[in-house]
Amino acid sequence: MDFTLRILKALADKNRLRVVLALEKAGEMCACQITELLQVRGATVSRHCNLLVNAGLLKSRKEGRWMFYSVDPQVYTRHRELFDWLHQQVASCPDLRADQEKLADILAREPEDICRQQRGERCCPPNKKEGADA
Amino acid sequence: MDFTLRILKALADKNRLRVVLALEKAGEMCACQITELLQVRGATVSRHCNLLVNAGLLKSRKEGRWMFYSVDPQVYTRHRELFDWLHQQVASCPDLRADQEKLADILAREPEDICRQQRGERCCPPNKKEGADA
DNA sequence: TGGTTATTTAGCTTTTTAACTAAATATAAT
DNA sequence: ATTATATTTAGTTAAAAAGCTAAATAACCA
Repeated sequence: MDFTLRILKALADKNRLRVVLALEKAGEMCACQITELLQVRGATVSRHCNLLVNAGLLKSRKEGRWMFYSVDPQVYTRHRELFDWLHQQVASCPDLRADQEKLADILAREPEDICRQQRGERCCPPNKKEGADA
Repeated sequence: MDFTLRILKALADKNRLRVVLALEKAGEMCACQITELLQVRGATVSRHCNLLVNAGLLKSRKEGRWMFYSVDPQVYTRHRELFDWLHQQVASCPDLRADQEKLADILAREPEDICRQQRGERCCPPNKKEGADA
């Protein structure tokens, strides 16, 4: 298929769009931080991020065991109009702006801490247990 | 879901993207002309066009039995950046530009003629029969 | 009225895609 | 070396989506 379509398909998914917008704010995030934002399994995040890399939107950097993702800076020169449009849209979309707040919390924490929590509690939404660890 | 995503999903399909780009060139096309361009069943065209209308990208006009579609002019003021980007992309995409030539042929013919042919030959790609009608 | 025609709707099949779990990989720490 | 840990790959399942056929609408024609 074709480049244009690959980019459109890459962005036409709620979670992937959230990743791109979060990375624009954050600059760079490790896989576990993205996992924390989306609240899906790490494997799912990995697949999404790879798809975004293949579409040419993200680039990745490996540091030890951590994988860092960021928006490829070339994207802004090559696809400026598209991103200008995106930003306008986000500005008028409460749903996506909610992420920006959650993002601040995530960035404030150490990645290691996030991983520890993800390991220990195995995520969260349905089972809100408390008396764990020990 | 959300407006931004609805637009992205609407455009993230090859045939729907072709429709939008063709309509930009043509101004307005009837369903049977779009059917001719895409070489899929009329029912499929109908579904695609409706999806594009629901995403706010197209508007439709009924004239007798014919259904005409066109790009909603408001789109250009509301989503100018997105379309600017699209046009840049198309310029460097031979695959999509091929359509523009086919489009010229289609626009040169009477819609009634196109319908007659679609009725008579029931499309074409696999079975290249000739000695039909009688 | 009855027939023809352009489009749409309904129902089905196939393909694609997003998510999960479990196993594999790669790196770090002991 | 062995163990632990962050991410990825493989394989499965379930839901979404694209296409088709056939039947239903809606509009025109005779």
